[in-house]
Amino acid sequence: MPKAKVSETFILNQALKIFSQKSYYNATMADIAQACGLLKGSMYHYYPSKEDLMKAVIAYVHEYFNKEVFAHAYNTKLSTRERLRKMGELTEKMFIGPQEGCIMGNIGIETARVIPEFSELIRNFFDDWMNALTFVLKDKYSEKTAREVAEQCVSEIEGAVMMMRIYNEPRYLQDALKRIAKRAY
Amino acid sequence: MPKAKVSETFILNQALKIFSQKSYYNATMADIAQACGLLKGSMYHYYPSKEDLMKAVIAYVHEYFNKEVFAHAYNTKLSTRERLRKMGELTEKMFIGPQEGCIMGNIGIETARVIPEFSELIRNFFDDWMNALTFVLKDKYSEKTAREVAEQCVSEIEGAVMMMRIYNEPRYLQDALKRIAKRAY
Amino acid sequence: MPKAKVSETFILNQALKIFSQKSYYNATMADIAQACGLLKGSMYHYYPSKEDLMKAVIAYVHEYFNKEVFAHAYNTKLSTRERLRKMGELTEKMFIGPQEGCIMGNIGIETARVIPEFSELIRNFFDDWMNALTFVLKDKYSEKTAREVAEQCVSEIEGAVMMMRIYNEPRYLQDALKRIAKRAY
Amino acid sequence: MPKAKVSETFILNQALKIFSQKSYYNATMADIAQACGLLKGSMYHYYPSKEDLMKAVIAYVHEYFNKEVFAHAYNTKLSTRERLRKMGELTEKMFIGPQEGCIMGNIGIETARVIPEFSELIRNFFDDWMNALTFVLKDKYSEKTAREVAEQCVSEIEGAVMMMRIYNEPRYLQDALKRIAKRAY
DNA sequence: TATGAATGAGGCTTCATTCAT
DNA sequence: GATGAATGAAGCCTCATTCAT
Repeated sequence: MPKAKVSETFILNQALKIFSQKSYYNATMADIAQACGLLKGSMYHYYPSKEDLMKAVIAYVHEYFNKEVFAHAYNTKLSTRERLRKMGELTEKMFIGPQEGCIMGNIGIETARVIPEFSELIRNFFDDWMNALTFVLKDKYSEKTAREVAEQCVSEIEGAVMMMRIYNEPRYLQDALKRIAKRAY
Repeated sequence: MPKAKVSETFILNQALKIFSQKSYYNATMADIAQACGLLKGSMYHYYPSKEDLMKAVIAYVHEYFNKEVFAHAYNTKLSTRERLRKMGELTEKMFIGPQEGCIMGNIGIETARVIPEFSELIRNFFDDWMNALTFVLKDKYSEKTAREVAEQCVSEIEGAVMMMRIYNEPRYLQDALKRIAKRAY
Repeated sequence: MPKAKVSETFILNQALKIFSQKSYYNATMADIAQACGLLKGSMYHYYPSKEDLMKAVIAYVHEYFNKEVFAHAYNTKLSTRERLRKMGELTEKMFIGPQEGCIMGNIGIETARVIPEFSELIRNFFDDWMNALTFVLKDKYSEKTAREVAEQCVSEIEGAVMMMRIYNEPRYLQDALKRIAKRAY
Repeated sequence: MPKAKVSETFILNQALKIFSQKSYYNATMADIAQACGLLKGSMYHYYPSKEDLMKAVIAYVHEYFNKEVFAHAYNTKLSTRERLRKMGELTEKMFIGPQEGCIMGNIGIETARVIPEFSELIRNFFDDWMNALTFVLKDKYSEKTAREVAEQCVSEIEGAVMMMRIYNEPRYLQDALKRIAKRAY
């Protein structure tokens, strides 16, 4: 039995890239397989369907954000400002990288009325994001206001990422993050 | 000549609805035809291809916003506040109606790296929107600041519309518009 | 009731041109209608179907050759040589003109195994052609040989017309006609 | 990997047969697939499009003639007469077999004004044929005359094959080949 | 596990034909 | 007779998925 040619993480990263570039429906299993150096049929040894692969990508990205981005919100050893700065910095890095935008927003919009299972996973992601921001902002605002500001932050970032994608100009996200940083203190 | 079963405007509205619900790639010509009470093949009397139909929908929505929403920005008979209020109100109506979100953002994200012709048309839409807002905001801010605030407004609205779509809660857009209204004076 | 926009002969000539250029299956009723300055649907006032139109074109061309080309074979007022010369000259003119080759050969080959009705009509055309040539050549040869030479002439001309079409060089037909002229005396 | 249900050569032969019977535009991928015992979609594992399949068939036939028919022209161990006899015999066999005529001539005529890429490939075939005949005939004629006679031979054979197809009588080709054999010495 | 042949459903598009005006 | 909207069948092609090797 031949060994796995590629790691699961590698596949998830490649799939993330392709889904980000081409959207869900327009990306084919062959596209993703090719990006992995595999043939179409081989994908099915890793994931039983395109939908499952997409879910795995969503879970992978979600987990990554949880560990690498949102976790900073709960690191009470750092100052409020420092925590927000860190999260903003990492958010920028994530959304300007190979993901070319925010896959959660992209897939969320594309499949909102079509694949409810995706929507639920994606809502969980945004919930975690908003919870993390709310947690930090509670240092500064009332619980209620903190939540409102958190929602505003996420909306504004997602809108800016959209603009960034449509105009092909990272400036939109960078400006939004600067505004948020200013506003947050 | 037999009376047309449908008007061009009717087709554009139905196509808008279907594209909004299902996204571009997942919407089929048969879906749209059915929504129009026609057969698949009959669509091709009106538009020579799915891509052309999408472009016509984009143009239709753009024109509609120009006339019905953005135009208010230039109505100097009204006060700054009144003009912004009007635009916000109409924006809400547009994005909560049958469009179920903002088709410009949705299609823009989905096809950004795939169909550059769409992207260009969509950028033109956002340019007009931001220009209109900038024009109004110049009453209050410097030219430069006005433009920055306009970009922020559009980002925030688009982000909120995205959240609204993903969470299926109009509240996100309504909140964003309230924030913007407050901030703008 | 509006008058006919175009004459039947005009339609037949345009159809001949389009079928010659595009072949039978690849030519559409819309192509032919357009060449006539009509719309697709209007063709059906003249001919009940594409097949009937093709048959009418075949009959039209056949009749034309009968009257204008083959008839010379039976004009015993002229010398054998003169009759053959005349036929060759007219054949060249017909096949190099707007017909762009020999529609009988073209359609005959294309539909041989598919639309037997065409084949029959086309065989009638070639029969008339070979009969005419045989009639002339009987002045010089025995009945049997005359027929053989006639068959050879027609084969060679049709083959040359084919080469002319494929190489886009009238030379092939011209050379064949010269060879035949020489051989025939 | 599962054993292929069909070999590439088998597909080419079946496609040759179907294209020969039905012509290019009237033959469907489903027809060819069925002749191969495959489903329509499976054809696309072998050839990316109908046009590409047609090109492959043309190349296949060309190569076959090069190796099996034209090559005899250059076998100087045989006499002129013997070489011509061999070529004639094989030509007859090829054109009366499953090909049901000469696909090069058939497709050449049908697509001459529509798919220039085919025309070029087909011209290459006829060039090779005429070159081979010219090479043999140089034993007997001047270079110039040899080429003329070669062109005549090819025209006559193609015309006879056309007649054979239209009349459904192999006699036309057989007669032409006899005439050519006689004339060539 | 990797492959790649095969499937079958379905998508976009074309087109001969019909028919109401 | 002319139009052009509408039909519906069919054609090319794509693609998620299966499966034998």
